[in-house]
Amino acid sequence: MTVKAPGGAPPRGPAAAREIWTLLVELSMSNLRERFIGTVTELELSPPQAHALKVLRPGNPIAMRELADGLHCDPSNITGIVDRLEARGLVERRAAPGDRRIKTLLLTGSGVELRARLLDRLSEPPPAIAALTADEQRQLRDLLRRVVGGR
Amino acid sequence: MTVKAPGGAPPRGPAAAREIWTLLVELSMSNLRERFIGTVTELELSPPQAHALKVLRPGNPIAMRELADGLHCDPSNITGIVDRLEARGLVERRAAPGDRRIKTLLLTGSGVELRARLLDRLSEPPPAIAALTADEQRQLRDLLRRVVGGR
DNA sequence: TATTGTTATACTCTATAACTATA
DNA sequence: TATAGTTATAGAGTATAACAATA
Repeated sequence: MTVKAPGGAPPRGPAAAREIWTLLVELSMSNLRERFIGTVTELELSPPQAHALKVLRPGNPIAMRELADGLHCDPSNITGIVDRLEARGLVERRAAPGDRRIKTLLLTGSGVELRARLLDRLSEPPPAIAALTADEQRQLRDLLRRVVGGR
Repeated sequence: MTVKAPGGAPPRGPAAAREIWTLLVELSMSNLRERFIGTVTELELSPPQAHALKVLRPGNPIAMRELADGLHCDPSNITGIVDRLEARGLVERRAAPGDRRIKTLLLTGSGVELRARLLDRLSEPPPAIAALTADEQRQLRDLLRRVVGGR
């Protein structure tokens, strides 16, 4: 059921759309959130550190500034986040060729390894999805593709 | 494509299940996250404050301890979060009848109002969902119900 | 003894503003 | 002048440990 502000506008759109959204929010807040927090905690990463590891693809050095954009945060935060990743030997700062203001970030060997473990665990589907029949899975996949694509 | 750790186990389960999960994660990290951050920022709430407002249902006073459980965090954090909500006049601390150790939390009038605005905005489905046909929406809703229910 | 809420402490994330070294 | 990265600072969330009041 939908909560309304007293005197607020009535719900727009069909009820099914609202329930879909509510279900997606629930999923994100429970199942998905627990999985993410649990995984990064096991790997001794903070959420922004894990996010940074996802953005830093092996063999693709990027500037600090680009990482800030990827993490949707102010560049001043990146210094500390990268400091901690570098202290753990997961990332290296390198001088950029051509512009001496820029430092590029590169995953180390163990950075690449930890990133792979992280992505592998995060991409493991929960039992509730695996419990659907193959047909239902294809159906759900196609519908979600359209929702994610149609942004 | 799936990222594998060198020497790691191959992906379990059908590819569709993994893609579904990946799509749900993407949705959660982009569309859903932006909506949530944008909404709570507009209402001048922090994410935990917004979460607390969701847990504190009108007419249902709960103990600080229960709120800590609802927010999945240590009780010591609740003091500060409630301090700030109380300073804004959204919540009141009250003595609990029967056990003088316990303080119960109650939404004020403006707390109830802000909570309604928050939930109303968060439950508004994004265009990509509204763009599906009524049939597709019912299909997607039913599948998600099973995923969320089958936990 | 155990529980409720608080305080003290320490760490991380977050933004803003000022600084440096480059461009 | 403008940009990349850093530093300083302040506010908020997080956990652990210790505490007072109460059960």
